[in-house]
Amino acid sequence: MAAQEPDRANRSARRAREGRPARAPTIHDVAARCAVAASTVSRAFSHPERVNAATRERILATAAEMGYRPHPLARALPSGQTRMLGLLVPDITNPFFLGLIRGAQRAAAAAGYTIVLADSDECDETELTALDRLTRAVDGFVLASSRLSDARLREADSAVPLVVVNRRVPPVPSVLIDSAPATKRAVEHLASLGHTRFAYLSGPRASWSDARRWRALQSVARRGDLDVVRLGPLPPTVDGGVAAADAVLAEGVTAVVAFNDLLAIGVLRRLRELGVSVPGEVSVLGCDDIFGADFCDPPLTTLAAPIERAGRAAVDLLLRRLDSGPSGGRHRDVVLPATLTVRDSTGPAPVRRRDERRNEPTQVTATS
Amino acid sequence: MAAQEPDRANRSARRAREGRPARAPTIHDVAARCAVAASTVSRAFSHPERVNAATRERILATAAEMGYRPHPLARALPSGQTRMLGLLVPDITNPFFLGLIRGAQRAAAAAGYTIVLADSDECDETELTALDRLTRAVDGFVLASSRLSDARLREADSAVPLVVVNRRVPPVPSVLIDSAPATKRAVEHLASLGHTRFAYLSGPRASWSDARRWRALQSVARRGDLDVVRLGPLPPTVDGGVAAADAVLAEGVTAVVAFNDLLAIGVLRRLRELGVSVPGEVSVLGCDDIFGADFCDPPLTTLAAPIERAGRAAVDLLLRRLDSGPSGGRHRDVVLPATLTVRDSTGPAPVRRRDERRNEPTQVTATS
DNA sequence: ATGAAAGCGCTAACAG
DNA sequence: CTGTTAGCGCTTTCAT
Repeated sequence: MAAQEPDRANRSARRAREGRPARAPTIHDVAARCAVAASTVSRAFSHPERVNAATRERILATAAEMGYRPHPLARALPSGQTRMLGLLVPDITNPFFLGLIRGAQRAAAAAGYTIVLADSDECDETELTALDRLTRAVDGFVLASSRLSDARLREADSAVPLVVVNRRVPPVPSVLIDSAPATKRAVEHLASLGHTRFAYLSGPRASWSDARRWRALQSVARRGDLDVVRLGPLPPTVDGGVAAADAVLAEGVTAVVAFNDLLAIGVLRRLRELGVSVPGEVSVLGCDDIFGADFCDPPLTTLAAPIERAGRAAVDLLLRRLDSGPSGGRHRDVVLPATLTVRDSTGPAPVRRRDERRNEPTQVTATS
Repeated sequence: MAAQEPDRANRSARRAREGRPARAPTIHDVAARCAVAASTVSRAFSHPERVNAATRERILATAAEMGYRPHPLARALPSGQTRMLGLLVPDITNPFFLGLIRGAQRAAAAAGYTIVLADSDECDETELTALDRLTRAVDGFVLASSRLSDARLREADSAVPLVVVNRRVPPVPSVLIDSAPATKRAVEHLASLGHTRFAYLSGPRASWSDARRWRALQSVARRGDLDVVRLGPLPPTVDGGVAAADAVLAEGVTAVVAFNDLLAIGVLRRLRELGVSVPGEVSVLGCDDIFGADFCDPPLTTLAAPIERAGRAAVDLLLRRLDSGPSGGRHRDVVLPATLTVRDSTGPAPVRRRDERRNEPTQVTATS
């Protein structure tokens, strides 16, 4: 019972018994030391302008000296503001989301917000659970490549402000990376290289981007009198690409467009194993321009997405929505265009006819 | 003022004015509906065994029906448990941390905990700020590759339970990826290929792993009568490696060991630009085996670190520490060994002497 | 400009 | 087993 406010002595005794050095100072401790009411200390931090300058300085100084820190959770309860933002991604491991996370985290930090990250494991149930568990703990969510149905998303949005990325489900505001124009250019690129028949490796069934890209691909192909086959759906991973490569070969196409770079890299890897030259025999085109796309072998031609900007935009949108009141700033989608980045994985179509290749035995030269 | 508990009507009226549909049901709403006390509802969720089975079922059912969800923050205040864990990394963008984040998140989710992610931007001040801001909001922290001083870490640890990764600062529990044995093997590997003089590209000055690796390298080199020069410190990024490549060449070494794969990949890239063959003229060795190390060109020989396991271990350690009381389970370090993974970026040392190379003009063939 | 008092939603003794 | 009563640390009317 040494130097401690008398009315707090018992508590700090309990603390001591529990093992930790000393209870962190609260608003009351500061108030006592300054001989003001707790509410004044509170104001000094939350509404500095509503407090006499002199008292404010005195309070702030003592607080600093005592090592007082506002308790964010205690603050969140009455105010209803947690200053935390939930970020849900299907797979943290996917480097695509790495850029997104980074952008989001940067934007959030800049605004004094904290990011709570959760991984839905590409599974709608897990996503729902995470959403549920976090709903009360955050001021809003950024849902990236959500696997949830439109209905569920709308429902969730009515419980807590949402921003979706790579998804369009009005009236929920969204950040879209539009790869349609770039897809068009990619097909033109392929066509100009003499490719007439190619495959599309599709991603997760519930992916909005996948559906959109496939549609773009089809419509462009039709106009250009090209042949596209769709393979999949595939898990959007390197392994998914490895597994799909043989099917690609079996289709006898001269070019593949993959749902994402991971898939494309997987294809690249398997093709090398099989001794199939890229782009000599098959051209490969990815999407996203993730970390690694520029230094894989060969460097990947891809539809570069402004991922980090998307993350930043999503958080900005959410923040704007948060402080514009419950219904303000609704449904102002931001769409960011992807751009075709040509590297070395695409090249002129081989001269021999596909029928020849189709009948060749698939020679597997297991290397690794 | 429709179907609502009478004593809550005024509140829901306020709610309505504020715009959101309806206040989320609380423990009291459920209690009223079930004609029990609020504390019983609380127990039904927190200590189910202390409640009569029948009542419990009834409560749980009504709660579910009403869409009641415990408010994590409100729950955290009296209990002092937030079920959140802070994860601080120097740079989210660095794929090394990707694996760590993933492992941590998986382990946390499995235990019903949530990960709060923060990025310190390779800066000790930012790290401290993040630590400060989050301290009250989480039950504990995992600090990965912290840039903070030992003293600061110990201090922080006394305020909130910590686990450090890639750092050793007793009595704070740590998860260490020990690359020393693998480093030894790497040098032997290099020596057996005829390399006698090589460079070490060091990472951030405050990095524990860097210091440790350098020491291991030196001691092994000394015993083998090899020459090692240390270059750096360098930012542990691809760009850092790009920038360092010329210095490596200027040193006239036949092999480079990099602090991490990012640096190594940067070196690879620059070397290709310069038309220097890897491993023909220079062998390159990375560390970590991050995403991309196996598909870059050439695939990187590296000291593979069990990153994801490290993340998992860190959270497990933290969790164990949390529920073993304030002082229990202290200082049980986990050390995970890295392993040498030989791929194609290392090969026999070139035959010509380094003096010849040293005097050649550095031919820059800017490609990209 | 400041103080007093009433919560925010939930947990945790303590009685019964 | 369940109800009552205090808070957790902070914000926010409402007075003064």
